[in-house]
Amino acid sequence: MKCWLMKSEPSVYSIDDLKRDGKTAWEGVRNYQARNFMRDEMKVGDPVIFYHSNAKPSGAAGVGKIAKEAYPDSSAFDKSSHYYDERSTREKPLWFMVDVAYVASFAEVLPLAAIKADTELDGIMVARTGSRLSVQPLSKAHFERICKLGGIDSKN
DNA sequence: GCCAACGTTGGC
DNA sequence: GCCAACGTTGGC
Repeated sequence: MKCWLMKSEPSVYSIDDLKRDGKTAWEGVRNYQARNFMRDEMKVGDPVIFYHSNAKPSGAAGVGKIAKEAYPDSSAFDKSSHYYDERSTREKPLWFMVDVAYVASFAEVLPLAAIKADTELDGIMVARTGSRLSVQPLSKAHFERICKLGGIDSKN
C-alpha cells in the first residue's frame, strides 16, 4: 500500500467539497508524471493527504482514500471542458483519473510552513522549493506524521 | 503581482 | 537530440 498527497485549489475543489460529495472523480490531471502515479501505482484503499494549493494558507487540509483505480478521464473528451484534450480519445485515452473518497478533515489546515518546519517531515516532496507535481507519493511515516500534526489518528 | 522552477513545444 | 522560448504551477 502506498500513500499519496494530492493537490487541489480550494477555490476549485476543497476538502469541504469532498466531505459534502463523499467521493469525487479526480479529473483534470494533465501531467505525465502525475498521470503515471495514478494509472500505474494507485490502489483502492491507498490513503491520501488532501492538500490545498494556492490557498490562504496552503497546506494539508485532510485525508481521503482511493475509492476506484484509474480509468479514462472523461473531461478530456468533453469539448466544453477546461480540461479538453483532442489527443485523448475513447479508443486511446491519454489521461486518466481515480476516484477519491472522503475520510476526515483537519480542524485547521496544516500550513506548508509547519510541514517545512517539522524535522520528522524532512525530505517530503511537497516542501521542496518549486515542487509543482500535483500527485505525489508519500512515505507511510510522513503520512502518519501529517495526520498527527493535523490532529487525526491515522489508524482510523 | 512577482518570480522560481519546472514541463512542453518547436525550430534546427 | 539540443535548446530557446513559452506556458503553467504555486509559494509568497
